[in-house]
Amino acid sequence: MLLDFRSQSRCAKMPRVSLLEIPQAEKKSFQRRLLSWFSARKRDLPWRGTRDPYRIWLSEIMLQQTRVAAVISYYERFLEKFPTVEALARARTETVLARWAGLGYYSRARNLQRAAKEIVAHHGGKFPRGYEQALALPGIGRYTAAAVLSIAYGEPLAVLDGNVARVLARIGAVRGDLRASALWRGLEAGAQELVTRKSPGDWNQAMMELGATVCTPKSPRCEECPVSAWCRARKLGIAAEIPEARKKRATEKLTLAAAVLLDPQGRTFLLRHADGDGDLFSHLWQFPAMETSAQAGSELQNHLHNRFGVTVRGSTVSLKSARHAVTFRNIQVWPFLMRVAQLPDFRGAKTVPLKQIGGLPISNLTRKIAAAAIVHFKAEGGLTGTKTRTLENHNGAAAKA
DNA sequence: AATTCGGGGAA
DNA sequence: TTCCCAGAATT
Repeated sequence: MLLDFRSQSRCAKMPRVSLLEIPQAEKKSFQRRLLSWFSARKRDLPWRGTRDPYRIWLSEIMLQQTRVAAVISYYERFLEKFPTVEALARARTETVLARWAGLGYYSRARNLQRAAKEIVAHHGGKFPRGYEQALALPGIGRYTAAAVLSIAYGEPLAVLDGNVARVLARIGAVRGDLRASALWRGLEAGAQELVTRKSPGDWNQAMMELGATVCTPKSPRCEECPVSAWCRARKLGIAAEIPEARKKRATEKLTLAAAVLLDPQGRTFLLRHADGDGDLFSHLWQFPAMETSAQAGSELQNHLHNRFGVTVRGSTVSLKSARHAVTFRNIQVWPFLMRVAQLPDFRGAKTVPLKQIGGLPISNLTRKIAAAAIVHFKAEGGLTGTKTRTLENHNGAAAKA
């Protein structure tokens, strides 16, 4: 058996993951099998084939909790705009967020730029080689530090992400909640014992690739697995039961009414922060909105009048509702189109032509609301001659109605 | 140790 | 529909 995950008895409640009983010869053949599988079957991804630490780093940040397929176009478009760490460091945060818009977890983008500034200021513009120095940068945790240093610099540091954790847990037939910190630490130690000194970057990517394409969460393709001979879960017939299902927070329904204000010049009104709810889409522009129990346009009008001094003239048009799921919240938004003579001058707000908001840092929810308004105009023939590319972001991703 | 942050593709 | 993804920061 390659891996032995028995408790190591210092503390019965803190099971230790140990690889102590690995025969050296078996470990080597395990490594050879996986590396040669990776060499033959690895996907051709934009960040492979470079050793530029900036590019490796960028890819790793974008890939945090985000699938490869979703990242590729963002990665390419981001590098187009910010080809070097210096370019990123001197850019406006607004511009950086605009390129990130739609990818989610926006604090990643802000931390990325903060780290870029630090690297330029304190590391001579080069991603630091030391683990502790890397960890000290904003947005870099144990996973990302190990990933960048191993892939870019060949440092023998093992990564542990969701993929690797699943692979190791199945190989060792480890039950329990892998995310529990004690167990996660044990898996990190297990991963570190396996990492190859010669090509740690390839090794790490091979482990993750195996988890992403073969040792998948559901219906693992064990017959295609290059290391199935060492897999304890497969031997026990419990591969599908590992890892244990993660406990999830119950979803909450949230109903919002949002205002698409429109002045005679076709401009609309955006805010940095939602009125009702806190840090959702932090630092992104959004339409003024409020929580409602039902589809209530007049309630929204009152709110706008009290808060921004807006007086809507004429009727408000109820637009097609948009649904959006963010973490545990299930949001339904009722957008209302409201024409005003003049948009309010409000601190922290912005007025911009509705058809140009596609280029701003906005969430996909805001994009959907804008899409509903544009659809309305097209049906009405109100924006003759205007192209509706306005809803696409910089990555060509468009909101789906 | 528990929570929170986005969004979408696959099952 | 549900799940979970090349996680990190905050509390």
